[in-house]
Amino acid sequence: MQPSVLIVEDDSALAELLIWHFNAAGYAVRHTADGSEALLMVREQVPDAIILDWMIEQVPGIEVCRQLRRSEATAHVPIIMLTARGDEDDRIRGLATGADDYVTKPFSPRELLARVDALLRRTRPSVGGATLRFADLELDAGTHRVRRNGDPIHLGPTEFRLLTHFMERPRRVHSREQLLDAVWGMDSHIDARTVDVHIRRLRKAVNRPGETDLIRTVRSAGYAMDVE
Amino acid sequence: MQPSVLIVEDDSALAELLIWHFNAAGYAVRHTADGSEALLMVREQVPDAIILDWMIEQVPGIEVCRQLRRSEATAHVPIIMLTARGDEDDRIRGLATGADDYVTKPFSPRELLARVDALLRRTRPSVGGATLRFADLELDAGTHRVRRNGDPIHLGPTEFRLLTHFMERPRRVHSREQLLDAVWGMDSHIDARTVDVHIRRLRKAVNRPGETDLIRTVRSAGYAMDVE
DNA sequence: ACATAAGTGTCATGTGAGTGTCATAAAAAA
DNA sequence: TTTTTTATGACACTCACATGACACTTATGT
Repeated sequence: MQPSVLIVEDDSALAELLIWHFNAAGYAVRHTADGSEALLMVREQVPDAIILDWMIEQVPGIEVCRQLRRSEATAHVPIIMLTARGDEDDRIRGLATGADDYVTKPFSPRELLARVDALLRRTRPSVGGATLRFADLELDAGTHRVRRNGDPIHLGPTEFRLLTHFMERPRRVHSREQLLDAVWGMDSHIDARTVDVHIRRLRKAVNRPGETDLIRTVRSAGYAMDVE
Repeated sequence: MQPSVLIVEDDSALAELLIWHFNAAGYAVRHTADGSEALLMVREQVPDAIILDWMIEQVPGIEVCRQLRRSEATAHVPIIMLTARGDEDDRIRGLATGADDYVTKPFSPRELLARVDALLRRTRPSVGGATLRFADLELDAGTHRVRRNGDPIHLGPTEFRLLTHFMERPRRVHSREQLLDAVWGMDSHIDARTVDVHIRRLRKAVNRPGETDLIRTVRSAGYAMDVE
């Protein structure tokens, strides 16, 4: 699945440079120069990472950062801030507020890319083609293969994305709405009950007879990948 | 719980400085100057983060990094590397190998601390989301799990919301009306006595026989989460 | 292009855990 | 004592989830 970044940068020359590089690296890129618009864009579709210039006009970067951390849905989105060289206090304040990393200007796009990759490898291992594991289940994002106890398991596309989402955030409960947003896409006008059906299909495929159910139903809350 | 770091640094003056600072910030610190010894120490006890000088004697930092990433148990331990200024290629190579972050020398201990904090905030609490605790009871909002003394407890949706409400405001007395508003919703046309029944169910689930009652009845006022 | 298979969304139905209310017992206050 | 408030068990009913079926769309191979 294609990773996505949101770039918040009011220097249009720099912005264009970054957009070009990230596009070339296979990212879905969105861009805005305005802090408050950035907040709207994030709410509309949560990106995998945010590149945030600390000195944008209007709303200061630190405020954007704080706002994002406040709401549950965006609290865990990785943020990389761009700061001026030497302003150490600013950087520390940023990291304390919830930014995950910073890069000081001037910097090379290559370096920024390496950092975003490093961050994504941590938060969304599947984009790096890593192998996700939970209990005796393993999912190879690179080869799109799933095994339980070594035995191969066949999944349809939706089931695969659903399972990937679960395994990237094991044990956490996901509401049907969250799953629809993450697995089907934000603008899907799909009935929430449809999730149930796919959960059933996923269960049927993953839990071969006699094995323990790896998907937990949490009544009136959603589903989670879990044991017991 | 006290977070732990392992510092791998062969400049003893710098090492001592860092040890002092991390200790002051409440970390459990271990230290070694040698790369291969570092690997042993990590295997012996996995730290929450590793500070790794890139230019240590014997085994180069990048090799240590690679080794750590290879084994399942240590693959996800955050690594921060210390590099010389300006060596951009090195940094990129480091991030690509699996380091999560770097700091260029010279740097201030304050800055390094801020980075470690940022990294830990991401890896450590996000494992379960916010966990509420009261006495020997713990409630994990992210996984919707409740335990007492480590033993799992099953609750229905209403009971879960009710307990969450109590644990977010421990020791405080809530009237039935307040509970109805907060847990059932403002416009619930529900009899106030019904709260009693749910309190009873919650007690039954939470207080396993022989344990102390964690819910206090305050006559003609309401209920509270409290001990004796 | 076509035929066939695979995958997807929606609905109807069944089932059981969860929920609200009441009657009565117990406890506390007056 | 009487009065007031809470505890408890029982019971009916609801509602959320599980499941199988079906129509429809989308891939895949020829």
